[in-house]
Amino acid sequence: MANFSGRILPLLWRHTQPARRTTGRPPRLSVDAVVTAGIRIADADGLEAASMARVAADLGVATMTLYTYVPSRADLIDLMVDEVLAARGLTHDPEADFRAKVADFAGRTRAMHVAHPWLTDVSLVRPPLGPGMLAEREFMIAAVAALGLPVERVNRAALAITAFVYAFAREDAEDARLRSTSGQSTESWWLERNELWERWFDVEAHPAMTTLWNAGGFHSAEEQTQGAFEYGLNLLLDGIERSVQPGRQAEPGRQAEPGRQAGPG
Amino acid sequence: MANFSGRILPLLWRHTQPARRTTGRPPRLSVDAVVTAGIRIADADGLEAASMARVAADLGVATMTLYTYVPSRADLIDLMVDEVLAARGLTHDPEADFRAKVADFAGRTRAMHVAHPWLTDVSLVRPPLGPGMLAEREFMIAAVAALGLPVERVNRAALAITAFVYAFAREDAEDARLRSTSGQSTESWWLERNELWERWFDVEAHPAMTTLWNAGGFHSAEEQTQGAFEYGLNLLLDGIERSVQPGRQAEPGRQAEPGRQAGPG
DNA sequence: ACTGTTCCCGTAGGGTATACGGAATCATGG
DNA sequence: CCATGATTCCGTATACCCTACGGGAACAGT
Repeated sequence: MANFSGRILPLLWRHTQPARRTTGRPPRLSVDAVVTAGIRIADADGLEAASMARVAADLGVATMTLYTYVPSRADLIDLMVDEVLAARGLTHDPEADFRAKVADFAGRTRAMHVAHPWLTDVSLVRPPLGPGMLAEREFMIAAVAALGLPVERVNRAALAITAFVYAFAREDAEDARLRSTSGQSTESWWLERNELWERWFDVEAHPAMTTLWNAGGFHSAEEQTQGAFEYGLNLLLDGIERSVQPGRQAEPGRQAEPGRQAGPG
Repeated sequence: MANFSGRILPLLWRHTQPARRTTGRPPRLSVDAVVTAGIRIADADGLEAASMARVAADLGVATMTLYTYVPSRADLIDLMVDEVLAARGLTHDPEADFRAKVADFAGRTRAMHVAHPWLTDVSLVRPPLGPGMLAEREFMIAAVAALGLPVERVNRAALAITAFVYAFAREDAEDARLRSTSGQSTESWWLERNELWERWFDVEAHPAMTTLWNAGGFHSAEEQTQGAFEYGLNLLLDGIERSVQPGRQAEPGRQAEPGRQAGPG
């Protein structure tokens, strides 16, 4: 109770409450304008660039004016997050099958992170409880529940998939951000650090890596990441589907191959 | 090449290079002392509290003195990260079975994050290339390779598991940090926001959530997270083990083309 | 005492969030 | 036209942050 202003929930759900006032001095801005400006600046120059001073300057008002629209910068960031979560446009399609729904979710979530890399700077442990956040939970729970999983496992499965998708989406976004911020690709970053292998890497202390290296098991960072994502996500989805179709047995050779991948395609 | 000082790799691997100089004024501190102080402060008050001024003050020297030991604050953070990665003490145990190794990795990684919650503020997309980071890669690759997975899938599987474990370890750490920082448990945070369900939640727009709720499918945040972690990790491990079941033999030394990329990423 | 080397650190500059209180601007009623 | 109430607008002040630069201090060896 200490810090909770109680003002953030009405702000998050402001679009379901068209209540307007007619008394007093009319506002020059709106909450939406402030949130949109914050997103625009954070997209361009990072979350820390979206300072109250910078947002206000972009909107042509003084810094303190923003505080009549949002209670604090932390609340503004919550509003920005829920805004882009909602902008994914996750909508339940009862016709689509399970894997198609998950692929849709993964593709939109990855695109969202790449478009708004500052999302990786925000913790979602206590997320903004707005329409965007709830739309995500509804979408994933509906997708899993439609499979007919036991009640106890529905939310487990939805959360496991969500966490996995977010982890790789954040990684991609971070990679894209570093590329544009530092002007250097991950590939050239590794090349620049070639000294690691030449001078510091101890072959005897790392036999498994050395063996895998000699066997050609390492590829570019991008391939590794994308491969791990498709591989792992397919394992999760296979396991979830299998637990609901006991008749179907596992086929060891069947792995993540084209046609079943869940990335944005 | 623009920004790379070339000084960070020698610092990361400083313990393999006991080279000492005897000329010039003897130092009052050491790189280890600076790194340790940084970790201590970040543990107590967060990563942003571990400023150059604060670390210097804790060590009883002027701020600028630190720059004799580390090139920049970003490099200091890299050193702090690799230090705690190494402190997990991941050691390869050929006797243990696959699931025991992964459980060991997960337990140590989670404990590390809870002890050093500031890790969640650090991106590991371009990680510190030091002993701690390499020990982790060696450990996971050794664990997966021992199963006898095809070369092409070893790193995929290792990375998928690592990403999944880190995602939940970060979540736990973030939760612990928020609890101690805000003095409020996640449970009471949710209770405080009960207005969401009473006033803003639209039942018709969220049928799947509503159904699951009425069926008793939601539990405390802690139970949900822990359940999702165990459930998802087991699906990953099941799938990996299953894909190798028939052959059941490890061949680490298989011949293949040499690695054609910069390094294990 | 001199030299080479290294460590130590003061200064200066351009950033950040927000509490507080007063000024400005509107609709309305008389 | 003026008074009133409600609301928006914003200037000020505070205490932090990182690090480039360059000069002074302290040591070993001769």
